Amino acid sequence: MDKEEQLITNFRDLFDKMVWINKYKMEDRLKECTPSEVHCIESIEKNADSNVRELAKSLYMTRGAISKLTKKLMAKKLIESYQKPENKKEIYFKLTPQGKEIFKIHEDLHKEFRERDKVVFEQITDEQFDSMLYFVEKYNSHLDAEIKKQGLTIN
Amino acid sequence: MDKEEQLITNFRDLFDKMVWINKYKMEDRLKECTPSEVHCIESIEKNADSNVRELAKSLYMTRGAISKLTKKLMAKKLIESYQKPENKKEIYFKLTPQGKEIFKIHEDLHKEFRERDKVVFEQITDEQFDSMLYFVEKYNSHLDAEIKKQGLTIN
DNA sequence: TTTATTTTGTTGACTAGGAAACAAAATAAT
DNA sequence: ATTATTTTGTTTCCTAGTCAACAAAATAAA
Repeated sequence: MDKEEQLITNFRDLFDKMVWINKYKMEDRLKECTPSEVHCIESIEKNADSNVRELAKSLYMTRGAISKLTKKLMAKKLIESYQKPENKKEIYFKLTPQGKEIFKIHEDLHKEFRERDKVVFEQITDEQFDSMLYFVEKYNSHLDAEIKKQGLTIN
Repeated sequence: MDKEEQLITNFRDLFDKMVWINKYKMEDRLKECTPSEVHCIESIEKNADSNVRELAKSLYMTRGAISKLTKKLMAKKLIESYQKPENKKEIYFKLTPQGKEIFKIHEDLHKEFRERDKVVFEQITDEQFDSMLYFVEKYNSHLDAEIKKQGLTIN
């Protein structure tokens, strides 16, 4: 296995591991929500005017899944939907006060995780940090271009 | 959002995106297998003497899921199980010749993906590359220690 | 304007995977 | 040696998410 593959493989493993280890605390602290519900709440709060399609795109899920997920979140009164006067088809979502509480708890948890992992970040220099950020951004935009080139869309 | 969070968020997005974009080609080229079946085949080939428990650990799945997955792969004659004479409980797996073909196709696909993403890697120096590798390894072992500390196990 | 096409969200059938209860084998304790 | 505990794999029930067909609205084409 060459170095590039090593890097990607190790990153994949790192992320799987991170999701897995964080899952426990998440579920303990946010009993009323599944991880993907929390993820959805996060996305709604961070991106203004998210509709089903936008959420599907940002969560890499199908519209069908988002449709069901948002229904559940509405039943739990964590989000609410609204429409724009000029469009009777698109459905947008925003958090209710209870939803914002969940969002807050989630944010706090992330702070905890960052605190837990602080030592790792302390070991690298600012330059290394910035070059990683640069790399990820480059890679992201490369894949965005590739997605466009291949004409891939959600559904 | 501070820089550390930015990095993690961007990496998460990058990986979601990568999985998603690669999925199409995978499914096109490997019609007879789902992504997780391929992932399982990959793990069996790369780690000698994998049993249900080992596979669960390396794929971050439950033993139940692996039990079902390996049954499917056996029905498709892509893997076969064996036991060791001294142990009548543990079940190990290895690839059949057909399974190795799948593995090979998967490897080739990864070469293609690497080729596709070559430009991104060309833009970074060897030092940057090595420091990223170092970072990921540090992060991985940090989480391993954390997992141990918290006493987390598969199931 | 009228008609055709595309976009957007929803629904139902289906599948993958998790949780928990379980049986069998292995290991530890006595 | 016998009994208790732990490990390993399996099975059943259940939920989350995909896929594909669909309806309604919006947009494009005529």
